[in-house]
Amino acid sequence: METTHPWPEGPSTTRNKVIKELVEGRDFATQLKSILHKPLEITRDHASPSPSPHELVSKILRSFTETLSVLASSCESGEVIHQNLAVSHADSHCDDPRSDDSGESRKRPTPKDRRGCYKRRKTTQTWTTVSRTTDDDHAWRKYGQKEILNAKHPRSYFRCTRKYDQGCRATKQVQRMEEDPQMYQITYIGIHTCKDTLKAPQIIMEPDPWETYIVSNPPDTMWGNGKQADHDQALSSSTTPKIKQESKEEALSDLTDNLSSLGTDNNNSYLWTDFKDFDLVESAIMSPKLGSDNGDVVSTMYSCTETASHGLDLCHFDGDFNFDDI
DNA sequence: CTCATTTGACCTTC
DNA sequence: GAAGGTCAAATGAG
Repeated sequence: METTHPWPEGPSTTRNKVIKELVEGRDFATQLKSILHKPLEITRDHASPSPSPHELVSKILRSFTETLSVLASSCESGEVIHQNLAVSHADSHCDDPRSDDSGESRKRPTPKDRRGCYKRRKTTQTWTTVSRTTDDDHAWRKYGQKEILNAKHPRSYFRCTRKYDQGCRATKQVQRMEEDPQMYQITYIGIHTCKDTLKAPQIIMEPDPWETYIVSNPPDTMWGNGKQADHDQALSSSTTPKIKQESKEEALSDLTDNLSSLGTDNNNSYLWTDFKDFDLVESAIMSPKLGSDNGDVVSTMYSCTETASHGLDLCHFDGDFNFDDI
């Protein structure tokens, strides 16, 4: 991983804020870790001033969210965050077909008119998860389904429902796995730029089992409501707001990338030490044994790939994931 | 009536 | 030309 300079011209406040948020997140994660190591004490000791796991998770998520916001705004303001975050060249005037539909009939334009109106987003970041549920924290709208060569099951195509009102470009592809038809391979393409993602911390406080959502959801997006959905229905109906992982996932990817270049001192190395531990804890939590009482346990294997030519090769978010490996 | 899904056609990429 | 990705009219559900 090469180290470029994500903060081109000394936006030190941005940098500091990102660092601050991450350090906070780390502290909360550390607290959470200690709580997880002795959960009984927590449940017993109600007078304890230490925050509950839910609170900690919320804080951690807030920290990430803040960081993401800063990074996103940095991007928009012209700063380049090294990775090609959705710098899709498909972003053109044709992107919103309804915006220029000035009262004219919605008939299909002639083929010539539509030429070049969409492109495969080769340069957007993609990552894949394997899950029993297609749920996540965003509302998706299915826009297509396609039989895939050598695949037993068709692939479903979803876009963010905010595509038109907020210009969110996130899409995902869902394909049932051949080996295990109960599992879905979900490929996320592009970042959610809609606001939905960031309201999540309010949802997380729902009184649902801690285990449930940590098992059902990616480790970095524990703000889902843990709601289980019928799998087939999940494929055919994508209307319910679901657990989200995109931005977080990317954030981690981005941040790990960027953090390596954030400082020239050694301070950053410790930054991830606890995250590695946290990852271990979480992979333990995510083990099917612990969540086996939940019929919809998700064994999740993450991988994020960048399809751009200069991309990250591959980073796995399974139990063996190690930030130092990046 | 509004919004989501279905599905065949169209488009891009390889 | 084949395969995969997207569009949008038709249709259905709430």
